[in-house]
Amino acid sequence: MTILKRDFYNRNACEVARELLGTQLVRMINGQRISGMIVETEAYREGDAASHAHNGRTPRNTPMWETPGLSYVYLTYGMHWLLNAVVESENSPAAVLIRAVEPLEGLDIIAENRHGRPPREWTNGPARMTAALSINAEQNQIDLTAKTDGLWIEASDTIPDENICIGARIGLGKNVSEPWLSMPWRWWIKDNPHVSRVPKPKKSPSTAK
DNA sequence: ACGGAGATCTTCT
DNA sequence: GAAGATCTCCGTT
Repeated sequence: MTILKRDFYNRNACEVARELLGTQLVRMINGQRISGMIVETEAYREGDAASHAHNGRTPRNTPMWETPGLSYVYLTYGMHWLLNAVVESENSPAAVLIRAVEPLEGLDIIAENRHGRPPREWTNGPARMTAALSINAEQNQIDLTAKTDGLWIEASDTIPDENICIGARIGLGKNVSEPWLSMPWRWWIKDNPHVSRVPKPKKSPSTAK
């Protein structure tokens, strides 16, 4: 498996978010590999009202101005850790939120970290995923392009476009207005059971009873 | 299956 | 002092 290099992250957040689907997020703890295939991502870009970087640089969001390929981990709602990959150049604060993975390795450890919950609820959400992989403040601003910090991402075969869905981002505050609110900057793998949430199926003549 | 509310604390106004 | 890139529990359908 080859680790994703800095050039991969030094691109438009939307491209990176799309291409992270199918790659393998790896957490190494005490020589044990815990990993999962990334199945859901969101992009946050410069000028984007939904981005933490929108109101300028602060102590929390400084990683977004850092080298692409670093991590940006922050606490939300007082109790949940969320993992981003920093992307684009230092001049352009941007990040990709990793919202869900499909568990691949270290399933026993993941089960422990998720305290007996059913496998479907192990990693299908940004905070569930970090809990499953033991990701917290200690993993903030570490280098995802090296194996030295216990967290990295490995390349994989590309998921074809026909197996990818695109939609609006989830959980944006009500301060966020258009066009950012409905910007289609969320990507997920079609029909993957570990995606956090899928839009309600639209009514159509064929599915209506 | 769906919806509402509480949890819990850092960050920024 | 308020809100937050969420999750869980508990209620009702």
